Amino acid sequence: MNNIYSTIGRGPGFTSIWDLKGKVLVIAEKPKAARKIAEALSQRYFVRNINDVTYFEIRDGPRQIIVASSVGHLYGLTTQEEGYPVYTYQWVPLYVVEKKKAHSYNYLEALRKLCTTSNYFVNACDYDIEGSVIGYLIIKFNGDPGRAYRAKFSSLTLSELREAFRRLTQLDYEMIEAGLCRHELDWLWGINVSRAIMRTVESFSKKKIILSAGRVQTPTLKYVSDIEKERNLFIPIPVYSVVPTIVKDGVKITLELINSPIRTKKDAYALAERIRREGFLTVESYVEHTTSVAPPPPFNLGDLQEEAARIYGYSPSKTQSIAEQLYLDALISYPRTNSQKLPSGLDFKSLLTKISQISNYSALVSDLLKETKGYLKPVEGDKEDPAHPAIYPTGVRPVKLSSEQWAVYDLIVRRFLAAFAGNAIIYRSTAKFALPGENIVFQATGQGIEDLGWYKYYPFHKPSVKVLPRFRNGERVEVVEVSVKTAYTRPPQRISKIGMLRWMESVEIGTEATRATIIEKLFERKYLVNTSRGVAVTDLGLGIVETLEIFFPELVKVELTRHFEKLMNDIKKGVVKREQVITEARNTLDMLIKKFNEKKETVGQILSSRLGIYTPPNKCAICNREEFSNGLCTYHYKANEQINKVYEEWKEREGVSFKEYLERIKKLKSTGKWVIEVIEHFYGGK
DNA sequence: GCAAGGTC
Repeated sequence: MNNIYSTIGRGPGFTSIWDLKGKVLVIAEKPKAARKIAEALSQRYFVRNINDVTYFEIRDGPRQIIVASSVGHLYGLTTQEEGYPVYTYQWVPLYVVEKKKAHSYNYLEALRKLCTTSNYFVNACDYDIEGSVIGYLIIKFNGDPGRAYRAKFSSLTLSELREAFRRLTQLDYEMIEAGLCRHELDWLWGINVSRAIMRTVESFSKKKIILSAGRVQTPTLKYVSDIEKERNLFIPIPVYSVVPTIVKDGVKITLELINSPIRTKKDAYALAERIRREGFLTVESYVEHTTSVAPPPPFNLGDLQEEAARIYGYSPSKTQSIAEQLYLDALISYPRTNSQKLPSGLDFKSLLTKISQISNYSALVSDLLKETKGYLKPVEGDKEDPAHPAIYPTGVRPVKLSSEQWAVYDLIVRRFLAAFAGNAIIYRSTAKFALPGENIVFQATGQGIEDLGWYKYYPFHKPSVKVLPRFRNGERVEVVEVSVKTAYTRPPQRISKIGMLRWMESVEIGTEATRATIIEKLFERKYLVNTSRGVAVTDLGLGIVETLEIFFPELVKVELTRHFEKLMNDIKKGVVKREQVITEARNTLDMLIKKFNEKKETVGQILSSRLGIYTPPNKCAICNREEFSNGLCTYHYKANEQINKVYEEWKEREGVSFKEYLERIKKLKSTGKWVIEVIEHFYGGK
């Protein structure tokens, strides 16, 4: 019997799986992908079990195809050596090196047994460098790379999978080498620098404290640390505004001064007085317009994490683990994706029909089908992902979800529905007012919803309604009140975990699968702590950044990732060999570690003092940090400079004495911590 | 024990 899929689409340089004789073992990256592959290869496959692990068997005459799966990486790098620098490492099964990896034992054992009886091997993991490494290491340690092939597909649709298995290539050694190299580089930098800083603390203070540094975590820490320092050194500056209240049709409206020319308090009061004397303003323009707001694209993981944070206050890692659970329950598609596009082959009509069976959504889906008249074309975003589409509901009916699982599931369903809905029409009006004879403009705005559009399905962005009466150009409006408002410039806000994740995305470090975990790791190390207003950096976190900036500046910068990427590309192109790259990295590290070791004592002292386990003899008069200059640490020294510098602004704007200035800024909420500490220390009074 | 990467 000839398989119905076996005869079409072969080409030169390619091998069809159907031409391989004997037993062929196909290795997928994850269980769900294995099932899809089995479905694509045959309409009749047997479901089998080994070591509690499911795999699939296809029999077709003399052919036997086994489709089994990995669960991500089954091997990891490790070393037997202690201390640093360390440059020798081996690949070993993950369950050996990492605790809590027992499940990976079962999968590896199953693959090992299947490998021993197979004649050919196909690496059918995701088509990226990690997938190339995952499949390669399994075949290398349990099978035979000389009898192995690579299947290349970028989506799990049946037609693409069938095509991929008719066009197998040799193992993709360029990708494998690039992937192995990425692992080794991250390991070399991460393990060596982590050990270096841990060991200095240990030899200085005899305390074993876990510290770490890495290509992704350290630049992220540096980013938050910059915000922390700016906030702690911040001194607000007063800015003034004049706020007239007018009356129109019996309604009081307060106006906003735009393009304020006011610099000093005196100016502000003079302008207020001038308006009071005038008693009215003239309408300079009145404009009404509508804008059309398109639905947001379907969710990728970052967008989902952002919305769950904004609407429910969930941390990115919480949202991610909820989404993973929903995926394992088959309620949603694969969540670790960057794509904002739905799969083109998806039957939207039948999926919506399935969703309409879920009582919460019956009415919404019925409205959507009416509104679209069955024309179902979703909006999509620009972001793409080579391996997965955007997150969408599968139509499987949820049972027994917790309230938090429901919340995330609901966001995903509604965002999916909204993608098919029409634009929302928002109505806005703006009135501008002038003071006769002056180049000064005040403004009032109104806003309303003319057509709900997609907000009906995804109401979490719905704009608020603000009524503004109609004005005529040239109309004189009576001013009933004028006040002078003093506001203060604001420091950068404390960042949130989702803000950190968004930043990591924007500079392209980490991946969908790892960003949330790496953020949590910074908290675990006590480099960061949560406050009610967002993430704060601890003294230890600041100290780690300072130290690494001096001794391992590469590791603090986002550019190290760009550099690695370039090296990976060169390896893929065959311009450079993995061994060369590793030798170079080793030489760089060797040199940096030598310089670091010369200052081991100092670094150990600095980090120990930041850990609060040591008080330096020349310490800052205010805190426990080492002295930098004039009896102060760098931070309090800078705060003192800042106090003197910003006083010039205050003197001009408020006309206050230095003493008054200090009293005023001490009371302001956004004045930085280090500034307050300096004021209390030098200028007295708690 | 230390990284970042996959997935359960």
